[in-house]
Amino acid sequence: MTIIGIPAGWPADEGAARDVQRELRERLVLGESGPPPGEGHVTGLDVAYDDERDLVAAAAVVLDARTLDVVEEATAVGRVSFPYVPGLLAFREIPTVLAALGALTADPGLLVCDGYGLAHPRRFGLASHLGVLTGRPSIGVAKNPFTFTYEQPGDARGDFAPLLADGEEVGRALRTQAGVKPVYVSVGHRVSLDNACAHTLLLSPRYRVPETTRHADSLCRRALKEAQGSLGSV
DNA sequence: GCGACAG
DNA sequence: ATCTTGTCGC
Repeated sequence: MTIIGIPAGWPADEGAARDVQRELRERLVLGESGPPPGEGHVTGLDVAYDDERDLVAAAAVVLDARTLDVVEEATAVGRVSFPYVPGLLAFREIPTVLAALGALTADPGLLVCDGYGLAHPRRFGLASHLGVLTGRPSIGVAKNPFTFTYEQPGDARGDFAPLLADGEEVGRALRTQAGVKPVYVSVGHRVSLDNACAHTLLLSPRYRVPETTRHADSLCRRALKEAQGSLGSV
């Protein structure tokens, strides 16, 4: 586990964060198809919080995209540097997530984030921030709808319905398991929406949520508990 | 102006 | 995200 400080120049308030978001948005690359689904590596990212103790733990788990076997894991623990503000989630998660990513030795391949990319009020969510900041292809797979309306997709695995904003398809509600609530997929950086959905389906052979997120979720929770333990409990 | 709103 | 018991099911 690596322990981090907050990066110099990282926005500390909402106004500064919106400025940074706008600047990063200009470096967003759309229109690339991205890595072929089922090949190379895919990396799941997730974060757990203890606001009481001002602790945040992030995990990055690299999987073999074909077998879904774990290739490498890394974690990082830091201080909470930003409150949860809808639309600015990235600023709460990114410092620690980047530290965990930086601790990896394997090629991360496609970054699979917990949250949205293009499907965001300003078309630039967490997955897009992480893609742009690392230069890597990224997608967002969220467990809850944000501010988008959509038709219910069909009941079969693979059925989907567009998430619409201003008449544009900014993401998809994608059924990864028959008869189970869909996940919400959007493009982060340098990946097409079709491929983002194809990746998501391949990563979810058995459960609603992709294996990448499942691994990252359990790992960051463990990392948080370790950090809590090493600080003593009340 | 007020409410809703990824994690 | 997080707070939380039991419970149904493979």
